[in-house]
Amino acid sequence: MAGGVASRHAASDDDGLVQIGVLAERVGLSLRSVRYYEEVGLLTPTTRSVGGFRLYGPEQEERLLLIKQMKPLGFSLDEMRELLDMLDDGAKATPGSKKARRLAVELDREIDEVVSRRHELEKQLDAVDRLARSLRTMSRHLAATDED
Amino acid sequence: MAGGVASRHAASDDDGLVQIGVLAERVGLSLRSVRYYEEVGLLTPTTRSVGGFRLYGPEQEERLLLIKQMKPLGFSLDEMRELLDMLDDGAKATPGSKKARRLAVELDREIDEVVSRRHELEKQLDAVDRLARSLRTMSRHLAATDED
DNA sequence: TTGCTCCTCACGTCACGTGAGGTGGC
DNA sequence: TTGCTCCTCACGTCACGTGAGGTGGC
Repeated sequence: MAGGVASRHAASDDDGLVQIGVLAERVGLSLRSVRYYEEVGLLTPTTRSVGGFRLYGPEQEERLLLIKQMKPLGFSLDEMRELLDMLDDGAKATPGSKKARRLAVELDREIDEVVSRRHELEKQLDAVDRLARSLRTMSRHLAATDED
Repeated sequence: MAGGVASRHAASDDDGLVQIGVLAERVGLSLRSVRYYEEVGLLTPTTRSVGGFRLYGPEQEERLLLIKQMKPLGFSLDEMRELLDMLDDGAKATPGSKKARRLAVELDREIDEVVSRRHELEKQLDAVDRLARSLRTMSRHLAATDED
């Protein structure tokens, strides 16, 4: 092991921990969003540096990525927290145990919700396609120079 | 023509005008949203009844539908107003005229924006699918009763 | 008169954006 | 010392939600 040295520009740590700037950049969210998610209990930093800087591990990055991916479905942050906490509970539970089976049932409900919202969104995308086509028609109509 | 009689429950008018409740129901938006769109100059009622009730014609319903369909793309109401007003201008302009050709150029830029946001959304939908699959895997793993 | 839909304030909420002023390590 | 990234308030914004109190036509 390389020991607890290094960290160029204090951007990343030997432990694989990263500052909020790196995390936000990687996932594609604003610093404000990440901090806000902490405010509402959706994403807690793994730890803090001596100077008070938030430091995040890979599990937090994974969690943040899930959050970002769920955004287009229009879940509230509270609903996302519910689902993500459920997943964390699931990771700790023994498969087949009573607790795990109860979790699976709840999880199935969440999955149904995800799928149904996904289908809604897909229908809306189809509507967007029709819109784009009619916009193109309109544009060609307007630009018509009578030379064809 | 049947003359200016009727209107059961004052819900619709002979002119094809409808009250806000009917409009909102048809398009699938809240009364508050429709009123808010008027506040920001995005959708003006065709007229008002004697009692002050908002009345909307088919063109307004069409416009509201476009607004609803653009929502998943994440345009701000101001950006939508820009596009919709552009379409209205286009409907009034003579095809091939200088004004119409300028409009067509602007419209093409808007179309590019719509298409690029649409593709972004599609990529996010793919991510959602992967998410749903891993949720299902997790659920089956938890529910495993060792009996298969 | 009752019931329904509508009306206008106006304050609340959610998910952040945006400075303001300050700290901390190369 | 300069430059960069980070910090904590705290107020602003966007797109509505949600009553509060009142009106209007079958």
